[in-house]
Amino acid sequence: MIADVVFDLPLAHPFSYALPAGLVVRPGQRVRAPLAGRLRVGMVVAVREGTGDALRPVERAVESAPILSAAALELCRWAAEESLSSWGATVLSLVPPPPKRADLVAPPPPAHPGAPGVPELWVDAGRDERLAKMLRDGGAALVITPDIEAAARWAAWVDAARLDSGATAGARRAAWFAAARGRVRTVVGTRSALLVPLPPPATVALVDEHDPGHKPPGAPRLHTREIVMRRASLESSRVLLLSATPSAETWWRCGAGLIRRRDAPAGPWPEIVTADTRGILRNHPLTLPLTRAIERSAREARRVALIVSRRASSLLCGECGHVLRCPECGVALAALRAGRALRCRLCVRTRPTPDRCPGCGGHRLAPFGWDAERVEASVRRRFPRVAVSRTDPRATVLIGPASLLTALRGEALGAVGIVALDAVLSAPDFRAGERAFALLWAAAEAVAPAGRVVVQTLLPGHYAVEAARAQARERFYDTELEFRSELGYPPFRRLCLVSAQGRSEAEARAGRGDCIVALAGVPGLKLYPPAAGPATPARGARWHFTIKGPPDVPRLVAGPLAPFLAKRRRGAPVVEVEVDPS
DNA sequence: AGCACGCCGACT
DNA sequence: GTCGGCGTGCTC
Repeated sequence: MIADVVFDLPLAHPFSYALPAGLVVRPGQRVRAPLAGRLRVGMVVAVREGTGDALRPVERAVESAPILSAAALELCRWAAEESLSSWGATVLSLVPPPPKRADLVAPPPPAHPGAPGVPELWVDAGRDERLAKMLRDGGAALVITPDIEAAARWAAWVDAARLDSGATAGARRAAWFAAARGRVRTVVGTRSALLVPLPPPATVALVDEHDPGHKPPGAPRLHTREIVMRRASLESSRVLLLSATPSAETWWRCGAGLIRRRDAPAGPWPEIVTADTRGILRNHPLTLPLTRAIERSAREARRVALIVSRRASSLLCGECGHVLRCPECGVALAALRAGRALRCRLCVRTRPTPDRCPGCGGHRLAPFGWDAERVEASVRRRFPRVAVSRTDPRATVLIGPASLLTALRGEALGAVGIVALDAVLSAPDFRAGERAFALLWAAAEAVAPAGRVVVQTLLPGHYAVEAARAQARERFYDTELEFRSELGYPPFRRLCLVSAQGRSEAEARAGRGDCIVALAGVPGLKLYPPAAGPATPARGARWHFTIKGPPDVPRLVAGPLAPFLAKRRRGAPVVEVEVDPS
């Protein structure tokens, strides 16, 4: 018999091996086999008749039985094609760490095809508690969190076994096989837990669906949400997407009937106050309303969270609040450190920084922003007797990124201050509005019912602010989807980022040109003008360009770009494609 | 991705 | 005279 095996390599095709007499393996089983002079762990994707005389033999099986079903293998193949990455890299990123010695395990439960249900979206304030309760008295379930910290919190909360890399390799393996045999009801993990076999009827819950942690760099190079939904439709498990502020894509799918939104009556809602920062943030990060809110909270012995953004990279008019945007793409332009230039992250066009604001003619155009360190120092000076910290979770005034609100979930804060919402709103990202809305909503949930949110911004009339203040999700998504539709962003169009990195400027430019020529004839694609991109290694040059296309854009570009992706040829740059860049 | 094989500089 | 740089090519 011959086994076809895929490895964690950027190579699409499987490798064939002879199966020694007595060694029986099946698709979905891991094996160790010689490849390029070393023994490597790969995944069997097919077993077929044949002697395989000319082939090298599989050394041994890693586990005594398959760890993935045929459906899971197919799911990975689909995800790999969809993200222009390899089957092997995708599969091997979604299985538990291999054991030191051959391990005796039970095979996964048999496939259970049935009528797939409609995925549900839970947006109400009680969503997490309801899921926790359901998990405590329900059947087999998998909870997927955006990061390891959230996995740890959920595992402790619902008393579940962990599948993410925050647990030891042994514990992860134990959790995987216990879940497959129905020995534990609930397992928690990050995206690496996506394929854990669950006896039917199973539930897969995606926590904080809007969180960018659900699409980190690296395999599987597809959004976790997409893989979860595809898995559920193949095995008819129940899907729950949890988020107070879902992605615009998910909200749109609700409107299209692809996801059922579970609404709940609006609960109590805190006051969201905006504080105009014109001329203030340059010298001091706290406006009067925010100072008062901190004072009041400290007096009442309640805690305050001040949310800061990591970096402010856009250019803002200090007089009218105008953010410099790309006229082609509508996203804010990033201020480049070196040289006085602005760049659009999407179309990558670079233009010189104007001397005056295109909006009002004012001359106070400046990058701005307060990082956590500067804010901490400033708050300490203003409140010398209050415990202020970026690191101590017991401090009265906590300063940190938006993830602070997630970490503090469950504790009603006295106030949340958004130090500079404009840093989020003007981020060079078409999701800026969505991110700002999510932050404001999370702040409101964190202070509900009796606290107060203070938003420092030059744009108090922004639709994300107004919708959050009014506790009106529909209002936000209606506006956001209109914007996405007009400018051709997801969910209406899909983006791809193609980059060519060469050892020289000329080589990178030539590679970029070859890609553009190859894609030129494909109907339905819009290619944005290429520009120099961030060259990652020490030397070399990178050019990249964005493609906008229909939902099947991966398939449309895969063919034309295949020759550039497949092999590194002499004098040719390394070409990479990122599908659905965020 | 590794890792090997393959032709040109400074050292035991 | 070798040791070794990493350039390109293959891995069942």
